[in-house]
Amino acid sequence: MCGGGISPKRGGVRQRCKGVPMRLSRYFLPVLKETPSEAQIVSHRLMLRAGMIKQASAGIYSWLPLGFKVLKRIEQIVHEEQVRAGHIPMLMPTLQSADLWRESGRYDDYGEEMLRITDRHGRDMLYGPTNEELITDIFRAHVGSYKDLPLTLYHIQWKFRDEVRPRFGVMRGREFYMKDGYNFDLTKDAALHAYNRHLVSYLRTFERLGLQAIPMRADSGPIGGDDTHEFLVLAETGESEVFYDSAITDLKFGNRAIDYDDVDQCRAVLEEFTARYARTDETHDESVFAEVPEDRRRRARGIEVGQIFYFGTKYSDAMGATVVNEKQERVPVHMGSHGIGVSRLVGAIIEASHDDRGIIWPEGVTPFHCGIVNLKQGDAEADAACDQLYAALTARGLEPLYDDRNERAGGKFATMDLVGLPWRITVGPRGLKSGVVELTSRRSGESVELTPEAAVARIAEIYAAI
RNA sequence: CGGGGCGUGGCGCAGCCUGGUAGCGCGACGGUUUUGGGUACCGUAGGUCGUAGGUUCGAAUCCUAUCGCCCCGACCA
Repeated sequence: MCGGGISPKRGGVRQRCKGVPMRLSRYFLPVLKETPSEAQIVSHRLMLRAGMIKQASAGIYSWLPLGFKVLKRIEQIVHEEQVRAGHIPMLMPTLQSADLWRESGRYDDYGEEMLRITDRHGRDMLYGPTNEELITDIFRAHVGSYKDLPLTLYHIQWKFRDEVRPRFGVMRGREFYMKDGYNFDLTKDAALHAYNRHLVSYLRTFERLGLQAIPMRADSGPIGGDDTHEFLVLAETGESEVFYDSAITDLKFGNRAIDYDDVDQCRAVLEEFTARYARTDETHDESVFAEVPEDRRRRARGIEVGQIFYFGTKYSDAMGATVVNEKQERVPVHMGSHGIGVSRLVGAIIEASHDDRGIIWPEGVTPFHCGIVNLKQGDAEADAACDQLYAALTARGLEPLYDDRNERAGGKFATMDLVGLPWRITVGPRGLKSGVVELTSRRSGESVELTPEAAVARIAEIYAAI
């Protein structure tokens, strides 16, 4: 939607891309009044009801326009923060040859979760669940010197894990969209800095997405590794049980200046955010947890939205990814990998931000910046005022969603609340008589009456600040 | 993969036990209503009842097989 533009700059939507506004009468937004019976958790129900996704088969979804827009917004933020941290975007394929996986030894280890396919020549292929093998193959083919390091490559691509039992909509699908990145470093110390740098960059990414994601010590699982943290969003429907010191939820990364090449600075941030007790059930230790003051001990559930690993030379040894160092010795590179579940984040954000009427999008990821509700479609003054608002917002680079359907006010409000745009401008003949429209916050429900010009200025101001 | 359940118009459901070729609500469409939080009324269209066999004069309904989907558990990001 922004032409795939990847820029580390922030500073508001104006620089990011031209607004793409929409009239609801011309959009494709198939909202449902009733909840489809297959959906159990709130994010899945709301995504179906708000016309964001349609299930294609178990754990596989089509992304309808509204859902697609949110997915792309999240992707864009992830890209921006990756590039800001000095990581380099690329794209690897979804289908991979089994040969590389035999080389790493994971073809047999991965088990039934790997979707295996045979092509017409009888070659064994697979739909990639992750990309360590591919990236290592690329690295060893093209990188031979320590002078080329450090290097961190990443991509955002669809992956597939053939879950026995997909559920919770996009939160645990079989096909999922994920950012995965891989760092290559000469030494363990350098690789650990890459680890720290990723942790910092993830903190910033999740905050921009409107989430509080807590880094927690985790089990390395089948990827294998020495060091790993998972980022968890607290939500009742989370799949993981988590234990933490409540002091950690007071920490905010904010908009602090950070030099991603500064080893000490990155380490300090990591230490700040991992000093408190925060672990998933996999690594939870009651005796250590007991040292946390009792009134700060929390036991909750969380949704995993990201994970970072340092795994040393596991793949470089197995696959011969080496460089020549200053002493002309051939040494295996130290690697790590890092993932953010982009499609899963759509569900996670809704789990963390909704009410009984629908979704409440954080400003950073909302599919449209604000809604315009025309209370009396066909009324010359109301129509004209809405058209002017629509044009004025668009001119400022904002994307309004204008409900210009010939519906009753109640229906329009209900749709807006369900879809969850953070701001709504309500326009009706009654207000226009005294020259005002109403600006309403979806989150707080509070309304203010303003002139149309002031409402536009206020919304522009809000988005310029994020 | 173990246990349970469900497939009937776009969505939510009834009908199945006690066979007689399909019904309700929402939505859609056309009207009337001009309505400031899913208004009311009138009307219209839309379904080979997941699929394939079988039993029967006759199957959404009974039997068999098969496919799909959901829930609990184990597993997993």
